[in-house]
Amino acid sequence: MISPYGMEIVESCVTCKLRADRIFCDLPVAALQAFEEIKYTTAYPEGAVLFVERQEPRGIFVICKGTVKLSVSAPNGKTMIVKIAEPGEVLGLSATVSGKPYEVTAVTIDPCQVNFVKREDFLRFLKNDVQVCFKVAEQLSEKYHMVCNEVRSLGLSHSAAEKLAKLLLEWSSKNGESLKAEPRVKLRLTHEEIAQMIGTSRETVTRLLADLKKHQILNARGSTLVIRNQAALRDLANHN
Amino acid sequence: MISPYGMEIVESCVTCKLRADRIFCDLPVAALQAFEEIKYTTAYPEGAVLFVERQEPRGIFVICKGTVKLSVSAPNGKTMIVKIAEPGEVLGLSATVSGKPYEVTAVTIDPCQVNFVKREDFLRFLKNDVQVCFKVAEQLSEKYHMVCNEVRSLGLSHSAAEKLAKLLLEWSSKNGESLKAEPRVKLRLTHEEIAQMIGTSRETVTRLLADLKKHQILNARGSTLVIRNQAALRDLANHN
DNA sequence: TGCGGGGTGTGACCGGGATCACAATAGCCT
DNA sequence: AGGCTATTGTGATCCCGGTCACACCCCGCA
Repeated sequence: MISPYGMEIVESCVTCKLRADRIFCDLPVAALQAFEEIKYTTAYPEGAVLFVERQEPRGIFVICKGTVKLSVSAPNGKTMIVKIAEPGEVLGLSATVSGKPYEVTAVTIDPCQVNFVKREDFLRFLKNDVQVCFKVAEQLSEKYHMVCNEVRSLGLSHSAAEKLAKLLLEWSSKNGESLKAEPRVKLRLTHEEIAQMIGTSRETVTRLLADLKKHQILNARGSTLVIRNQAALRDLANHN
Repeated sequence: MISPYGMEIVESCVTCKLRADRIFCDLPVAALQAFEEIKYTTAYPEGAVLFVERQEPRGIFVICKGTVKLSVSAPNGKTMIVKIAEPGEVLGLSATVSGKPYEVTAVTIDPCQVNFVKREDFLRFLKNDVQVCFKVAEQLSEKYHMVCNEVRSLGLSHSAAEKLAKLLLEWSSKNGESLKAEPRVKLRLTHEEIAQMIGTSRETVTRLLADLKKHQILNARGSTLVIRNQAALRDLANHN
């Protein structure tokens, strides 16, 4: 199989390893085959734009490989990163279902393999099978849930330190790292981007990280952070 | 028909006036009849709690009459009003579908008539009919869309003035008031509650409103505001 | 008529964090 | 190596808006 942008390509959803643990990929074989019929598999380099907020929805994007940055931005150019999406996730779902414009902008931050499905095809696919439709409803609920948490953490006047601590804990819990005595977090984003995730300025992020290191809560090993005092970090995250 | 808490009761979804323009109520008659089978109609006084965030989802609530305040709150007691829900809206939908806890707290701010459907009944209802299922997906997309806007306005560091201006414009656009030369907005919330909607303090709201009046942008007529300079207000709302 | 409580108006103060302006690195590409 | 650009580190300054502390006002109620 060709490997554009230095990736191995996942050939079929039926044999995809993600099927087991990812919600949307986990469909009955019959539905999956129908899905195979309408999907377009594409590879993107880093920095590719999948779609832009306020665009008319063209369809959905399922991430097979790589990571995608989702952001919203204001007319004045300020932007805020809403989430980093990983393989198995479906992007543009709500816009495609409702017909309203995309709410976010999606840009790849790694080389990515993506399955695209055109809006009309997808809607037909949905309406053909209650099970699929229900899965989609579940997915949407999931997403709604996530954004609500976003609102909670944005709105309830957390200090920047609090939000940063929360973010680090969230990242460390991704790979089961948080179970270890000294979980490690690989920083895949710049301070600037971290700042955009928690709604603060780049300088503040730098300063806060420096503080955490000074207090022996964190420890830098190149671009990976070692959490030396998880309890203290949790304290910060829940500071009231 | 009895009128608890001084309300007229809407007897049936089939004859409900809202059917025409509200998404969820607008179902084929067959589905509506199935819905009638499983719904419980209840009347609540002002201040009644429909559900509380982090509770296990018991089911969905469809507002037939009255308005409901949706809020999230932090362990420290701070709370933030996410939206004021009106007749025709479905509450607790995403929690009920996904099985995750309710994301928000719902409290009536008027006497309300509400249709409640138990989770199991509702899920069965969904899985029985693709059309219904699809409607629900649409609803969820809608909600997702709204919260995204919330995130946008919270996260992109709007000043308090900006957010207040946005809120006022939004309210004035509800009843087509904004088309008039001097739209009126009836304040149904206290300054405290407005503050919770835009994530600021009560004092700031008071001061901002005073400012707007001083600059002849607003004008108070009892508890209704007259927007005398819509352009200026829009300017504030889009200040970059 | 006076009392009480919820809402509103306003001043004084103070701190978190944005912003500006550089300096110091760290990767890179040739 | 040497440069070039992107990222990170840090000080100085400033201002929005949170918080505290009262005064006032409106309205229902005994």
